[in-house]
Amino acid sequence: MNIVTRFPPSPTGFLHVGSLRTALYNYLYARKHQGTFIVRVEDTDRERLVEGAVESLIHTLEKVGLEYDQGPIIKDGILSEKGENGPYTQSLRLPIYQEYVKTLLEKGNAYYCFCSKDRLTQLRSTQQLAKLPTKYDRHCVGLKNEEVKKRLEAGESSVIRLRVPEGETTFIDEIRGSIKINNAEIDDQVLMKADGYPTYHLAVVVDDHLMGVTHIIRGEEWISSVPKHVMLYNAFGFPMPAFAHLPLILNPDKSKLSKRQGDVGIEDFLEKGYLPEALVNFVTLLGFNPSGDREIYSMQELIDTFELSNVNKSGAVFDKDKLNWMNGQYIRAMDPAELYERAKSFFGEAQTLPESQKKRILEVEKDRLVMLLDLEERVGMYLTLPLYDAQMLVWKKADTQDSLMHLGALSQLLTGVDESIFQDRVLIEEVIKKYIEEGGFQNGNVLWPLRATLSGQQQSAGPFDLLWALGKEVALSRLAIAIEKLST
RNA sequence: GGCCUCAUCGUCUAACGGUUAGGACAUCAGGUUCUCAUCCUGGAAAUCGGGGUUCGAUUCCCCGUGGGGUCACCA
Repeated sequence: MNIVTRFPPSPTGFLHVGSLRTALYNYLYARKHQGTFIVRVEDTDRERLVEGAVESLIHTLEKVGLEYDQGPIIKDGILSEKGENGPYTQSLRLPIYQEYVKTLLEKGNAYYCFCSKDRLTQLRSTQQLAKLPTKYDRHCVGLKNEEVKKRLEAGESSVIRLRVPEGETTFIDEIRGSIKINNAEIDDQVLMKADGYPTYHLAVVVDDHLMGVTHIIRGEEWISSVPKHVMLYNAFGFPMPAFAHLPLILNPDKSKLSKRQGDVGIEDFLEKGYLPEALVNFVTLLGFNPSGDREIYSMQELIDTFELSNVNKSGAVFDKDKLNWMNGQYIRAMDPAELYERAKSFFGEAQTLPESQKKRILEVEKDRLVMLLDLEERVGMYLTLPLYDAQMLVWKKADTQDSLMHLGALSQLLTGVDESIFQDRVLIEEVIKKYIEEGGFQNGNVLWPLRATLSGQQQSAGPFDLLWALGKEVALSRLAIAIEKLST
């Protein structure tokens, strides 16, 4: 069993959320059934080529953990490929399409068309005005062989069209069941463009067959062109693959997910510090459910539970709130060392702090992160004490004198404490708690001013965490600043 | 507009003829707490409408309605 996932070099050069989900389902299905997973670059539209898009795609697939058996790869810094069914880039397969379209021509399943683009647009507009379906009028279908030959030799621009037979076309969609379409509805689709490149329809059928693809899993937007593909399979005498059309991913207003309404590029999310695991988990569950109450799944668990029969039929709105939640779950559950590796590059201006301190900061702040990029703004107060008003140091149930008294005492207490205590959050807490207990104080009277002193902020992590992440020296200097502020 | 297709809380979904229609996100209310966040507990919130079939319909059928897709020398 072979499964292929196809990638046009997208206009942005980025991998779309919808494309990722399609790729993921292809991948899950292939792995579940021990099939071969192939990546193919569909770049037959020369006008939309984007420099570096393929490289970017390869990198993104690697980051999200989609390993493929065949397809383009980067080897020693240059674009290459692996697998015995190549090339995997359609623009490199032109002679193959030429050959196959020739047999179509010979069998009478396709014909040359010399109609100008002007004529076609005019045709369309008159059809539209008359409220007729817009279709090619088969103007060139009856052209004699000699005339075709003559015009071709004269260098006239031409395309090759599929000759749609009469009758109706039925196919089975693995997700939706049987779908029947009257052939009269189907246009004589262009198969080979004037520039010598095939259209998607020709290329996909030829390549899928040559690459032994048995299951075609793609987005729902393709469903209406399946009959054309079925006709081609029949015309070529290729065995029919299984089709499965996935529901669309939608904007909050239920339209097809688009750039206009927010980020849709996987790279955008990766750059913001969404974890690949969370992205994969979330995107997979958009339209598929393993049929339980669980929400968090590893890639392997997704592979094990994946079934096309559990894929939903209706489109799913991309709910960023839920993605945010899920990303937070992954951040909090991740091993600290691993998390630090992922978060390393998100420290912004605090990048200069020693690594040991950055690790502590991450530990202290991770409960407050939606995405790793949030670190950048949270980390500033560890580097430099924010400006703040002295009044902030006073707890709502206390007064200035009380705060001043505690801060002074704490300053003395911490000065005398051994450096080693600062290596352990629990020990630090014990020291402070002991002070509170022995003095018979209220937690708030002591902890609020301490925390505010250390963070310079109304809201922050707790005082024990801050002492641990800031270290003895910085803590004491911030204490001194606070005392100074309150005294004047 | 033609054709295709879809329809359970605001959102993602579970329930493949019999449930007080379940879970999660978001939301609201409590709790833990020095603040924020995390975490815990609880609440509100849905079967698009109308006909059938059936002892019984979220579930099967039909008709509406609504949404989406597609109608290119783009994929």
